[in-house]
Amino acid sequence: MSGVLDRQTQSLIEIRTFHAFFMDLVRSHGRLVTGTPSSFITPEREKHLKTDFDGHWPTERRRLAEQGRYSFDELAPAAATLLESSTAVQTLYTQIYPVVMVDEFQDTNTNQWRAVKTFAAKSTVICLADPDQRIFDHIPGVDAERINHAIDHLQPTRFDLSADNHRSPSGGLLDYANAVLRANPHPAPEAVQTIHYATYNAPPVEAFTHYAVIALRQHLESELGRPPTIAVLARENAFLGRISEKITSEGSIGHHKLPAIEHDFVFDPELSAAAGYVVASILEWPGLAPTDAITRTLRAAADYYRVKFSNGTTGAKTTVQTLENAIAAIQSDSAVKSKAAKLLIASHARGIRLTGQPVADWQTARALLTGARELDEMFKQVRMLRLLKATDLLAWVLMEAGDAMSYRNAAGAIRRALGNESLAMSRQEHTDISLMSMHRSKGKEFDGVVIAEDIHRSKLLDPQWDTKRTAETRRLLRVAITRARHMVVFVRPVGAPPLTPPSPPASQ
DNA sequence: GACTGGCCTATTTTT
DNA sequence: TAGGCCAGTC
Repeated sequence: MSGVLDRQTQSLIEIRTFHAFFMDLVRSHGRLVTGTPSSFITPEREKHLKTDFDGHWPTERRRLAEQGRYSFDELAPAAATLLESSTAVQTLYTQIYPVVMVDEFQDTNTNQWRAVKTFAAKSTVICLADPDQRIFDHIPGVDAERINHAIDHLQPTRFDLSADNHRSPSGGLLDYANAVLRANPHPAPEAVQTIHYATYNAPPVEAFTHYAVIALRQHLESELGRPPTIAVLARENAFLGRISEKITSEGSIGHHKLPAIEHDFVFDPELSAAAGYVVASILEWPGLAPTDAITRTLRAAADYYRVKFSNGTTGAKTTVQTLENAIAAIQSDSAVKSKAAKLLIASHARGIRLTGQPVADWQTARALLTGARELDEMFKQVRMLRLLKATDLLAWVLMEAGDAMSYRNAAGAIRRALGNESLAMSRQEHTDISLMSMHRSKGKEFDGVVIAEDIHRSKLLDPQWDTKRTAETRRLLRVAITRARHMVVFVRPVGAPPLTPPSPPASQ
């Protein structure tokens, strides 16, 4: 904004997410609807409640909202209802905000749209929308028809800015991205390179991606005369997690030495955090009675599966039950069935030796997570935490928690540190190389982009997909390609279907 | 009824 | 590679 608007004008503009805006609105005026002051249920807390609730969760969530206890998904409907039903609130807010601009309007959900409509009654509403950037159709309430609804309802004056792209990528990237979107024949320009990797008896994708990042960084640095910014994009966070792990240490491919790459991994850290609490609980073992120690760790593990369940993994609910059963068995001194619990009990009996060196101790504690399905899984998740460049953070937090040799408050300290969003924020945008999902890359830009494709999952295209899925993926690919200012490198398995169809043979 | 191991398939994405 | 599902065991 600087350079375009002067300071005084800037101070008149508020930039907020729907969520932040709605939260303030509901906090201030929710009482008008419910009769009680509003309180908010954190996403993590909601996940726990959801797993332990046996009925239809959306109904329960709504019931809680009617009592003034709002979870994330209830904020928008509550705010919309407030704006619709209270003339006083509507008048107040349209006076405070005579002009409202909605960015990424194509991804506006039903309740957000309700709120926008009430603003439109008295304020000037400006919607910025690009139907080709619609990549959040999977979220309930986000609708491909939204833009048409808005046109019908608001009867807006329309401006076409498509020819007026300020940060148009160079080297024919935009044309190529559009060809990928529409599946038009189009030769890949110089600025788009593809590395094909063999899928058998060869280094894994992660290694080739490592190579691609190194090569791209070198190329762009000599081209631009400065260290470039690079994003590594893929469909799935889990795949990016594996890539992150790979490029954290040095490797090689053929005779190429691949130096370790300092990078940020931007992902949703809740599940890893939950696994981190399990490790922290193990650090607290010394100084606790055995029953207490094991119970705490199992409880943390059960919480991990609560988070996982509400992330959509159905099987996780039975695992929560298994772990809760183990806790009950331990407390009533009866036989423990769960293998994970048995292993933890055995580990505890053997004793854990901590040195007072936070990083080493963290690894020692983490190493106990092995041997049972549940433990192995959490071990993998904890790796992601370390990869968040959190090693220093963890060390620092544990230093504070431990008086020399014990970590009495490790769990609490880790929880505070990981739950602290400002820490999460400060970790971002620091390094030149970032890993993130293609969805998350939307709205960002980088000098170069590496787009990685896995074999079994995380595929970029598959001829077997139906037209809807293919169209969605092509929109996503267009977003990903246009994140690059200068160059895109694809890392794809041999035989992967081409992103643009071959050009028809030139007619004589 | 609760748990685990093994077989089989391959869609996740977020404020 | 990973996770879901099923069948067999305790």
